[in-house]
Amino acid sequence: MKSAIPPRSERTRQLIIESAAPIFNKKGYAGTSMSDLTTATGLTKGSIYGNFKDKDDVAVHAFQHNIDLIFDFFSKELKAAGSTWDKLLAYPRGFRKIYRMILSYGGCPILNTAVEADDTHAVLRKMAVDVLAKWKNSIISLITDGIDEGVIDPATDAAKSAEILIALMEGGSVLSKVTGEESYMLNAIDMAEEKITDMQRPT
Amino acid sequence: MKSAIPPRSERTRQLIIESAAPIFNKKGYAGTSMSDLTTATGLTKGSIYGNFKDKDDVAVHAFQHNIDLIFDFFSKELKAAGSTWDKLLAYPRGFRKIYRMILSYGGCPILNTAVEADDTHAVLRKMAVDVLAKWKNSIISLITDGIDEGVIDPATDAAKSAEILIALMEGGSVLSKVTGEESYMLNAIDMAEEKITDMQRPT
Amino acid sequence: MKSAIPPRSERTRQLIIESAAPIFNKKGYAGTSMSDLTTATGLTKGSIYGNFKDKDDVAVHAFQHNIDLIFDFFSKELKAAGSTWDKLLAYPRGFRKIYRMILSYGGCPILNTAVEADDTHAVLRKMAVDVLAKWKNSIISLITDGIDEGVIDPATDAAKSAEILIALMEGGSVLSKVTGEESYMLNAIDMAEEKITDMQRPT
Amino acid sequence: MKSAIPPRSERTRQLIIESAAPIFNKKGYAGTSMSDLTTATGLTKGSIYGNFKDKDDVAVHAFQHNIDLIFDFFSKELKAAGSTWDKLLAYPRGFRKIYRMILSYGGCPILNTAVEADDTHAVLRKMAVDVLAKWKNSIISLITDGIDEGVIDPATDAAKSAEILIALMEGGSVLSKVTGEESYMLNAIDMAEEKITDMQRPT
DNA sequence: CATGAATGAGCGTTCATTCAT
DNA sequence: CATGAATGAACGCTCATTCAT
Repeated sequence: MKSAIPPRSERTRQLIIESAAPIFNKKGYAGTSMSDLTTATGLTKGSIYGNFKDKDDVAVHAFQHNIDLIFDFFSKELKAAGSTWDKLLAYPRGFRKIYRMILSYGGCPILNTAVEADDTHAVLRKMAVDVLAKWKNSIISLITDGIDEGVIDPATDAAKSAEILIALMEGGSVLSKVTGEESYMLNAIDMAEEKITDMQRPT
Repeated sequence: MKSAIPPRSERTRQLIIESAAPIFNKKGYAGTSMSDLTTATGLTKGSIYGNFKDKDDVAVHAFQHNIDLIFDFFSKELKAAGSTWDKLLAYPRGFRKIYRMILSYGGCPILNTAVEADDTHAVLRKMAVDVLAKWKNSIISLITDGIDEGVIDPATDAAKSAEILIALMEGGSVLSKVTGEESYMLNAIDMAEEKITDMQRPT
Repeated sequence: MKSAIPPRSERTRQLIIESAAPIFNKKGYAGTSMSDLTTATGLTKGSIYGNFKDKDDVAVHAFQHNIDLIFDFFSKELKAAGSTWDKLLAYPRGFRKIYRMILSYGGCPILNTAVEADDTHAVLRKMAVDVLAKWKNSIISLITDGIDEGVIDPATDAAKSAEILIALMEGGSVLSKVTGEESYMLNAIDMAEEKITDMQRPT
Repeated sequence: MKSAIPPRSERTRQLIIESAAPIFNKKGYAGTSMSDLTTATGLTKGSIYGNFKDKDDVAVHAFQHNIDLIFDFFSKELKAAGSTWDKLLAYPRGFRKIYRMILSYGGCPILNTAVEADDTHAVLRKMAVDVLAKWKNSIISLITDGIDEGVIDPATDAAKSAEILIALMEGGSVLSKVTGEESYMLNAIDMAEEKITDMQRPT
């Protein structure tokens, strides 16, 4: 039984992506140069261009990698949560677990990309928009499930609540990032949890 | 009574600042070139360098200009509001008035700068942090005043509330900007107003 | 009365064009690098790009300069020639005067450009085609004039004769260039003159 | 009787040569990249470098291949021609048969190479010069033979006539190539045939 | 002050070539 | 032999900045 050693090229691609991901996240697309990537990877420009079409291509894969990191984390959190209720709370609670890591990583990649790309880079912007939609839909589904299960007040506006929760968490994260004060993030998380608690079906 | 036409040089500086401000806001510091500024102003590079030390210097003044625009607006809103209570509500209500303008301007300059500058540009980052502190203190003062006046529940955590309000408004604005959906901003504003309403002294 | 000193920029443009013209003619468009041009001019890349849009732009002006050199020469030769007959002969006789200069310049620019550009560079190709058409029309006009004046056999096919004369001179020049043997050019010139002589009206 | 399938390596070499030949002819030596050749052959760079020392080596063999194509064609034409006289006419007549193919192939390889290589590539230049000498000598021999046989005017300058015939055909071909007008080639061929007819021994 | 021509470093990208597998 | 990943120099071009006029 042959163990699955990925081919050399795949390892190089992965090295480039993983090295580039935090750099793009911190310095932005325009602020990151290909030389930054050769320095970080120890590879030559030719090698990077042998594995990716152009800078855009690296940025797209690096951003996707960052998205995957976040989604993998929350997927596990949701899976670990038992009830619909706990799954909904898994979002703010998950942020409480990893916000420090996110901050040291340069802030939330979705928000960083959203801010830089909205007026300058259509492809990255679309990726950010898509992942936000996915996130929002996930919250909406959970709220709907909760209503169906009778644990959430049927009067709850699922879409509105989802947008507010996302705004709180993204807003809190960027403010903590720039000010260096964790309280922004923590208070936003508290508010999000409170908001979820308020959705509870009145007895 | 001072009026006086500003000297020619001052007008040129102002032209550069006002032309540069929306460009930096949309394309970011790294993404904006001095050539972008000559194109926008119709001036030569020499002229810009005659009025500003370097690109940094222009960026700093452009950002300050953007901050001033926002603060001038909210200063008027607060002045127009009668009671402490109305002054507090002037923030979300003000956003409801100008969020469309902000979006077409490239999003909230404070947030845009916070995101780009946090890891790359200490001076701009500090400016963003300072203006956020000023904003937060303004909200804290209003809440404290409200408590003193007996209109706000003394149990209210002023600092925490301020941070949540800011997180909501900045979070809502960036999400509306990138997705193009106004609901993010509007729902965040609703939530902010509701949050303020909840501070009311229980009778 | 102000003497016409061209502005600095015009002089730089001219320096670049005149330096680039023989280089492009010898090494071709693809074979000439911008560094070749900085070396030849003593200027920096930035300076060249300040005066020309891109490499193409330099090449186009350099080629036009080469065309002008040739046309200026033949214009003078034609003007100096008295009769229509002598004007027609001015072409081969002109080549006899300057073929050495052409060879040391890298060969006939029209032919060089025609050969390189036909499958790779539409703009240069069109310029070469246009100048060839102009040359051909000039010969056709002279022959037609000669027929009208009664010095050239009216049975002469003007267009065909023009094309043959051009083919002879261009063919002779490229063969002399590559082989280093002047005889190719000289024999082609002889043939061209003989061909013209044969056009004479039979008495 | 030797037949035998050529070894695998020889077939790969041949594939590379045959694929590269028209590309070099159209885009020139400087304008053709090794990547162009991998695209055209479907092979890897390593494979090409396994069969040829470097780009130069491929170019030399590709050019030789192009020369061979032309010479094979004219060899057959000359063999098929009965008399010395017909053999001499086989050159213009051969061009009349294949000039369209030559044009669609990117023009006459001898001329193309002559033009590009004369100032930049000594090896290719020498090959072009050698093949021109061979061609010229072939014509000279035929004329000499014709004189010996009494069919050609002994006053004919064989070398001069040879150079003129070559100049006509090469000149005509390049002008037709660049302008897209067949008349240049056809008129040059007519002139060449007329020139040959004029060599006939006066009776 | 303003101009505009110039600089030199750096950009993203492609080149011909090599070499372990 | 062939592969494909890697190299490092060079490519065309743009950058922020300077300075004589």
